[in-house]
Amino acid sequence: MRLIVARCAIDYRGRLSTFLPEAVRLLMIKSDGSVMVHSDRGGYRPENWMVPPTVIEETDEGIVVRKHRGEERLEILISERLSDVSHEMGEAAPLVKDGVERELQELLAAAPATCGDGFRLVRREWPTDIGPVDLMCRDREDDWIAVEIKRTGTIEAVEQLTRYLERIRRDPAMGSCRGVLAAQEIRPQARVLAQGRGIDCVEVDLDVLRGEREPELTLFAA
Amino acid sequence: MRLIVARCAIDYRGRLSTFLPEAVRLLMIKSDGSVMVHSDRGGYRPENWMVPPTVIEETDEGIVVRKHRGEERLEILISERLSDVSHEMGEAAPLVKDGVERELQELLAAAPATCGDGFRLVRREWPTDIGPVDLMCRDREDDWIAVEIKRTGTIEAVEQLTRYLERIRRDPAMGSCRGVLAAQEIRPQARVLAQGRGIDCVEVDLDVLRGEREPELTLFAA
DNA sequence: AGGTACATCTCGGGT
DNA sequence: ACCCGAGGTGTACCT
Repeated sequence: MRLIVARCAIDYRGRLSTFLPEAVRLLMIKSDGSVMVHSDRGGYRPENWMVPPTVIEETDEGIVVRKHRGEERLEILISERLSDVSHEMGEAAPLVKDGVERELQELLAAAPATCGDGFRLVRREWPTDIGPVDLMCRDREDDWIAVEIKRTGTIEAVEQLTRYLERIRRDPAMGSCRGVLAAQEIRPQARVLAQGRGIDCVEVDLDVLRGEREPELTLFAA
Repeated sequence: MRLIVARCAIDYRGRLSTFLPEAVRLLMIKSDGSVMVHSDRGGYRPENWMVPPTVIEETDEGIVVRKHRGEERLEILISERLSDVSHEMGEAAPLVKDGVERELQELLAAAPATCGDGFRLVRREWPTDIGPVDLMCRDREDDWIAVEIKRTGTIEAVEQLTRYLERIRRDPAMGSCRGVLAAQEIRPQARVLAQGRGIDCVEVDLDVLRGEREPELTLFAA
C-alpha cells in the first residue's frame, strides 16, 4: 500500500463530474489498484476514488487513474508532495461476519414452524418475475405461505412482501397465498401496515433459533 | 490525520459482530474522530470503521473506539507498530458535484414535454403528506401527471411513485392522476412492475437534455 | 429526534 | 454480464 500526502487539486469524470480545489489530502493506492482520496474530515468515505480494475499513470505533475475499459477518469494534479511511503502488508484473512440476514434465513428454513404453526418448507428463494421470495411454505391445510425475512421489519419489508404476493396470487393455484413477515424486530408502523394488508408478523429470537439447531445442547447443558 | 501501519487483530461489536485475525493493516484516524481499518486489498471500503462522534482510547496494547452514546465498540489489538505518523491538513474546500439527480430534475422541469407529449409543468416538488413529487404536470386534456425522476429507475422508484399517486388520488379533483417514471436508465423488472400498475416509463438522455446533442441529427446527418 | 430519499452508493449472489 | 437486494449502509434534508 502506498500512502501519499500531497497538496493537490482533483478532477473526476465518470458517472458524474466532480472537482476538488487545491488542498492537502491523503492519496491511498492499494496493491489491487484501488485509489482513494481522503481529506481529514468527512467520515469513512473518500472524497474521490476508483475501484479496480484501474490503470494508473504517474508523471511529475500528478497521477491519472482510468478504468481499464470505460470513460471514467480521475485526474490528480499535485503541487506539493509532503510524504510518499509504501508498506508491504501481505495477505490478510477475510473479515468474519456474524448475525446477518443470511443466517436468519438458514435457521428459519431449518425450522419453518417458527413462522407459523405446522408450516413446512417448500423451497428457499422461491422465484417470481420480480425477484425471489425468501421462503415458500405450506401449512397443514396445504395452503401456501410466502415468508419475507428481515433483520428489522420495516414498512419497506411489508411493501416488498406485498409485491411478491401480488405476483404469486396471479397463479390461480396460489390465489390464496398468505404472507408472513419474520424479523428479529418489527417496527410498530410496519406492524400496522402489515395488519392492514392481512400479513402476519413474527418476531424471532436469533439465540433461540440457534439453539433449536442443536436442541440437545440446551437440554443437557450443565 | 494520523496514519498507523501495524500488525493487529480487530473485534467489532455493534449492529453485528465481526472479527479480523492478526495481519498488517492501515489504521486511519481523522481529526473529526473517524476511524478506519484498511487492508491492502478490497476496494474503497474499510474492513472496519467507526464514524463520528467517537471516543478513542489508546493503550500499549492497542486502540478502543466507542460511540459516544451506544453499544458499539471497535477494539484494535496491536502486536507490532510499523509506522505511526500524523499530518496537518488544514481545511479543504468541499467537493463540487455535477450531474446528479438534481440536475436531471432541473432539465426536465425546463422541458416537461420530454416526459410526455404536450406535458406542461405545474410545479416542481409538488407536496404530498408523505413527501414531494418531483414534477407535477398537466397534458393537453388538462389531466394530471405526477413525474418521478431518477438517475436509474428501479423497483424502488416505482414503489415511491405508487405511494405518491395513492396520496394524490385521494383528492377528488386529481382522482385520475397518472404516473410517469423518467430516468436515464430503467431496469427491466422496474418496467414490468410499472406496466402492471399503469405507470409510464420514459428513458431520457442527459446530453440531449443539456442541448449538447440534437436528437434529429441522426435523421439528417450526411 | 425521526423519517425519507439519494449515492460515482459498494458488494455479493443468482440467473 | 446483468439484475436485484442488503448494508454496521452513510448522508443530507425535511418535519
